[in-house]
Amino acid sequence: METATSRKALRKTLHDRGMRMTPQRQLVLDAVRELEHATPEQICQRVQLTAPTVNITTVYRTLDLLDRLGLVRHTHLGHGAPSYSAHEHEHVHLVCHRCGSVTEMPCELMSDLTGTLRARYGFALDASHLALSGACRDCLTQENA
Amino acid sequence: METATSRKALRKTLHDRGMRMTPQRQLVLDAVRELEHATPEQICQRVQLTAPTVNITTVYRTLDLLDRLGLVRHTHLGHGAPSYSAHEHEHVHLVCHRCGSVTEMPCELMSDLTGTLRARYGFALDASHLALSGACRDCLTQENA
DNA sequence: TTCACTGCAAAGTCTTTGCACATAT
DNA sequence: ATATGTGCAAAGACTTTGCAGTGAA
Repeated sequence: METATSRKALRKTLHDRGMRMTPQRQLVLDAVRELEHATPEQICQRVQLTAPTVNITTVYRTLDLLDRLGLVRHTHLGHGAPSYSAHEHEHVHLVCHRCGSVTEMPCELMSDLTGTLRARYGFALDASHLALSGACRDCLTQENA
Repeated sequence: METATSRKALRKTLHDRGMRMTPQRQLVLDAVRELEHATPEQICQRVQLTAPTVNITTVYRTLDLLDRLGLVRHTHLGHGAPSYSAHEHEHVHLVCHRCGSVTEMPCELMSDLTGTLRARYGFALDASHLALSGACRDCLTQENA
């Protein structure tokens, strides 16, 4: 069972650093994994389906914690709130700055660039949850119509 | 003189769309060009050195306008306020998610990726003011120490 | 003269902080 | 038992909106 595994793993990760396992932390991590690309607000609503008293403050604090533990990642896709995903879910976002649509692509397509940046700038690109902005196919078609 | 040229060009761009040339608009554009990577707050402070009564609301509205006109660009480098640069100043930002440092690199290094994205996804990458996150050389060195 | 633009104040969105209470260990 | 974690309320950072008055064309 995935949830049981995940619970034990989370507990260990926390305990190794002198932190405590709580229902809130488990619920937030579960919500991120279930939703993908969710904002703190959306994650909070999801958690509140199960535990209505969980406060959005706790969601913010927990997302921050999980991010530092490397269990989730966040990206700023556009203007508003950031988007959180589980670490396992690796991908690059193609964000259209005209219509706002978001397409996903495998991050393997970034490997050449990753190598170049490492060689020339000593910079280790994190391509696992990246946002690239530009114009999508539909908007380009419309423009030329 | 660059300023005079710029003033005429801005006036024409605005008039072509039924908009008006104002001192505020010129000052905001000048400030973006002089500062590079500036937040709305910083741009406002710069403008207020010359014209102390200019309001931050006007700065926000003007930045939005100049962005839509293609004269400036903005990027979300991290958590806080966005960073504005003049359109001529093309580059990619390498943002370190550990120490927060920002390195610039020429966007020509993105051309292979740009071609791939266009061919496979019909997506026209805008590499002119992009932010890539990862770990910088110094942080990597420190990590292995 | 006329309507786009500005300044001001107020509100809106997203996030953090302080503190007393609860609870995992 | 103890000190980490939580909920609540309040404040903070950043941005937008409404409106009356100003000024570019």
